[in-house]
Amino acid sequence: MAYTTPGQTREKVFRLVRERILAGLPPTVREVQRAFGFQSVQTAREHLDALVAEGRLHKEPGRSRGFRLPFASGFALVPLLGQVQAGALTTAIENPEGYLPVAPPAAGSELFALRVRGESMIGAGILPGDIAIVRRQPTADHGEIVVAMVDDEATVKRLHLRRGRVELHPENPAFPVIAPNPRALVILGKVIEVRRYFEEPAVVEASS
Amino acid sequence: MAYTTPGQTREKVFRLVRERILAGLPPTVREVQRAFGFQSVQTAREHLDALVAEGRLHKEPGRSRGFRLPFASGFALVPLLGQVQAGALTTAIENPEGYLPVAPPAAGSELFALRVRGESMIGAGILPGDIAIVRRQPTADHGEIVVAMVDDEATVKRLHLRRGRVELHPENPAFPVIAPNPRALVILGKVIEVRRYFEEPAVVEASS
DNA sequence: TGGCAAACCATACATATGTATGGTATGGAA
DNA sequence: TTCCATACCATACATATGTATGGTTTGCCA
Repeated sequence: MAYTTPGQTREKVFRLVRERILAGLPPTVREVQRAFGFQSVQTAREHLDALVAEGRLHKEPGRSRGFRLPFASGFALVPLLGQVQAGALTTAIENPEGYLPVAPPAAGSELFALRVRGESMIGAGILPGDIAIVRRQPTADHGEIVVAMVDDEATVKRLHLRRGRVELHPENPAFPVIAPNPRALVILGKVIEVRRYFEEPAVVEASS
Repeated sequence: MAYTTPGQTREKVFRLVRERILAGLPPTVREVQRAFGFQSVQTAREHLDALVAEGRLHKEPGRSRGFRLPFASGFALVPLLGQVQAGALTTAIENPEGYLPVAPPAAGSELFALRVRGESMIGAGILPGDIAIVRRQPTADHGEIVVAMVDDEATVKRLHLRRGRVELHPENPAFPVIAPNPRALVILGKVIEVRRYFEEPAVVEASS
């Protein structure tokens, strides 16, 4: 064995780099050097190059802090809206209660989040207080769970399209099916995810 | 007005920087310059300095890519484990199916995610296929939902502590209460969040 | 013994990057 | 008009950072 156990230091280097990347800022070569007390930059570089060669890290040549994890890290923030009144969606998005981290959405799609009120979707496992992550879109397919404007308020229901009829179905027998005028129905978006937080803080604060 | 509407370009600069930071790598001053076609580095710098002065961005002087969002810390990725066998938690964490973005956990706490199997917690609104975000801890309080090892397998149940007894309660009358030997009970952690994805891709891929 | 690879060190260099100083053009207000 | 703030440009400089070359030490193995 050489100065240290083979692979042992390298493993620690990998973990440091991974941790820094996940924390939001990849390290520079010299930051790695300092973190391990190497006397030479090159020592850090050799470990890093080896990790890249092993495929454990990716690297963008020439770029400072150009280390990435092999899987696409990164995420997006979606604004958490409280309640949404008709026509006020844009306004609400500009004044969110906070932000939630989500996996990066497909290009061009716009996400927002809403707190679910009421027990109308209990049958679908959506409880009061749950948070719905919604992709903004004006239409949806039969059977999908959507956010729609009903009585000047945003509501979460399952969309039914049958024989030219459009209906919003609750998932709770105690609630009525809503059959709005198809021309008057405004769909805000499709629910792509539901979350329930048992512990705070759950949300990134809206301002510093 | 000067060359452009006041504040308009600055707003775009802010959004670009925010997007880049969330994507995992803050931009350099010159990258901002190029992105907006500024002829001078200084123009980009002035916008960035102004954003820092306004408190919309934070900055670490002298450091490359030293821009941060005011709600600092960034986000974390938690490993999504499939199934967990007894004693194999550490191994499972090193070989995750993928990663999920979460709000940054408190210092020192370790999170992981599990897919929920079975219908034993339907009463708590936790369905098969849901994903539980778990904070690793060896104990929990009465009434909390925990992940525990039962019959060499990880299971999600509500913890009951009564008169010296320890019980794992399902939230479904069709399932039995589990009353393990208190000394043999291994609690992996506490469920702090539950998610349900209606659309893929839901998870950051584990490899490129 | 010699060869070899791993781990580490020393130094140098080109480029990337943050920073500073001074200037120009536009529009609004005193 | 003059003054000023905003937005932008041009250029220079110090530092940070990525990269390259060659050397040293240690332990393994033929």
